[in-house]
Amino acid sequence: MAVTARDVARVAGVSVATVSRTLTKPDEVAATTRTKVLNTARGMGYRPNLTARGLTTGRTGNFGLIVPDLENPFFAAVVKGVQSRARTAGYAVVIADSDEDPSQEADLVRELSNKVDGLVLCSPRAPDSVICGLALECTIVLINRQCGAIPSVTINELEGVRHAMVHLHALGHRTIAYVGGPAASWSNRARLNALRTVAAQQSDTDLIDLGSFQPYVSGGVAAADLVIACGATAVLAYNDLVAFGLLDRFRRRGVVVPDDISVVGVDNIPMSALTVPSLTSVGIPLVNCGRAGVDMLLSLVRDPSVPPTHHHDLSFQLVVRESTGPVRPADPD
Amino acid sequence: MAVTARDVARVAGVSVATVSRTLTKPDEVAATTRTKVLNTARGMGYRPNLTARGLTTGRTGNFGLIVPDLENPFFAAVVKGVQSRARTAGYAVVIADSDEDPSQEADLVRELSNKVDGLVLCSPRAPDSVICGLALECTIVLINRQCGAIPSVTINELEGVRHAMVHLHALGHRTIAYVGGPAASWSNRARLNALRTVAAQQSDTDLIDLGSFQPYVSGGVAAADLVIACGATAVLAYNDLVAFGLLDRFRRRGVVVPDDISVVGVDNIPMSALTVPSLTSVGIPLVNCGRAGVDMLLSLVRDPSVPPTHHHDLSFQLVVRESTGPVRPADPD
DNA sequence: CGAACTGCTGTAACCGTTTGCATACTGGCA
DNA sequence: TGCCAGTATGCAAACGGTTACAGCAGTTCG
Repeated sequence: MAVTARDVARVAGVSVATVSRTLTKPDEVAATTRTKVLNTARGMGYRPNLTARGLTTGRTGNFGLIVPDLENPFFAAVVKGVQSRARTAGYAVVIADSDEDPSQEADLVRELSNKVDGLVLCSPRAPDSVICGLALECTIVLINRQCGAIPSVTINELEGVRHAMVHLHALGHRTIAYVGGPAASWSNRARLNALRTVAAQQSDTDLIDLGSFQPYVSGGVAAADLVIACGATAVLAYNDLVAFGLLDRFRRRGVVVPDDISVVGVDNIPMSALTVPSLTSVGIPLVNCGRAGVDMLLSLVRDPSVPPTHHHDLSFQLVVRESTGPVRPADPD
Repeated sequence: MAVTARDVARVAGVSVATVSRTLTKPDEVAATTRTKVLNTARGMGYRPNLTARGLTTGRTGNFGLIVPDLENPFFAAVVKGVQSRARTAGYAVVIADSDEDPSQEADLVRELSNKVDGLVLCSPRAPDSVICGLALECTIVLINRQCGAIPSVTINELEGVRHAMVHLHALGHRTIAYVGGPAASWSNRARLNALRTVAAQQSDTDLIDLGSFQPYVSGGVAAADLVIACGATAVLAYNDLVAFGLLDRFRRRGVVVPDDISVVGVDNIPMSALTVPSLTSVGIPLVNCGRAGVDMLLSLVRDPSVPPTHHHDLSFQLVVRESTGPVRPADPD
């Protein structure tokens, strides 16, 4: 059926070894034989069997990527970045979706680990102990999570949060609510810590932590009434989807944004520009996160002795839109 | 380093063949040996090398999936469906993103085809001739595209379009514009054909085809002014993203939806519920498309002699929201 | 009691590459 | 001419499983 290196060798009048070398280390074979082999290979439609190659080389030419939710635009962007960078480096990407379920992550890693040369875990929800254990079994790079000495690409939450807080402060806001994401989320904790730090620095700002919500629109809808009740004049949402939920529920309750309350999202997904009012958001170029993660994997698989790196300088950007405005003068009554 | 079947065999006091059989066809080995082998295998942390297995079996345990744009929520949903169904069937999914570039598709197929047992092409943009050629080289299933006898999962455009048109007709709309997607898009052509069919059946309805636009928000923004100029009282957009673009541009131009014009999208992505006004849309359960595609692949790889199937009964659903309303009485002047 | 059969297990070939090592050849130099 | 270094190629052994086939023991049956 499929034409093998043996077939090519026979037709070209050389040995399989020469065929193999022609394709993998062309400079080790004489120019005349090289062209002869290449021509017959092309002529016969020869395509090397990657499985067989993988058996001897021990490499698969695949990277794995595990995300909590493929439909979430945040992760979709990372997936896109990972895929594009991997492809240009000659790797294919195997994806898996943990459905936001921390307990599935370890299983997925184990299922994938023997089909890939390295694994990118994006925003994994599993506890540190589990992640570190997995890192012993296979080469792993983390995105949006830091854990021991495992190489990671993280977002400078402090910078992003500071952008948002400075913006709100300038608008006169002094009581700011935070609608958090999943408690198990590393980035949620990092964000909250960053918020506390910045709020403490702005000595006149009160931060109200409203707790954890689903990182979806529904989470924002669920949190909106708490936001109104807590008396904050501005609210920072865990991500844009949550902010959308807030906007939606506010509108239905007759709370006007930004007159009654200012809303800031995180991630700056494309849709943020299209809500009414459009959403002020702090974003990072997520695609770059994916690319950076793959770059780390590449250097790891090329030279496993390279010391682990942490990539933390992906810079945030505040995009001010209609959902934030000056705080309303206090009601006289 | 890694523990092999040979190691397990030695420790368990059996031959490699028995170890292999224990794991792949447990009923061909005696119960006592089976448990013995399983226990030592587990004890030693044995994990079969999938590459080696693949070399003899000729199967990889992977499916490939090629989509035009991973960040597009439409495809993200399909990806999710494909991934989840494949996983439960014991397959991993290798993804690739063609960046909406038809010429990349063939390359991607060839790159992936020798890493997978079957390939799902979602909304491929390449011409029929190319697709059919590729189908000869590897087992392929199409989603949202039909091409020769290649197994496919398609959406019943006629039903969806009819839902939308009947809805608009009932609201009194008689002049309806269509903002099309990419000219190379099969589903765009199918949708347009369906529209023409339905419009012809509703003898009093005028259909204005405004031509092709980018299937993104920007496409809708670009088309909005044409919609206003063409005098239609309602507009159907190629997809929800385009509809969002229309809504956005209409709002900026002071055109009130649905009072001045009604807008209908296609796909019913989650965000449709959150725009202002929220978007009436006809949608299909996209995740199911993905699942159905994988089911086809599964039956194909299990028995290649099975005749090609076309799955066409994924039913549309019209979700009426705020962006459609009764046509305004004609201006007296 | 031997033949035929059944149920397990082991032996060894094979899957299609890569790669260490041996070999053959080339040309340069003493 | 003889030798050596260097280059190009072939041979054959891996890589880690699967599987056809053979063998062996234990039953069943004539």
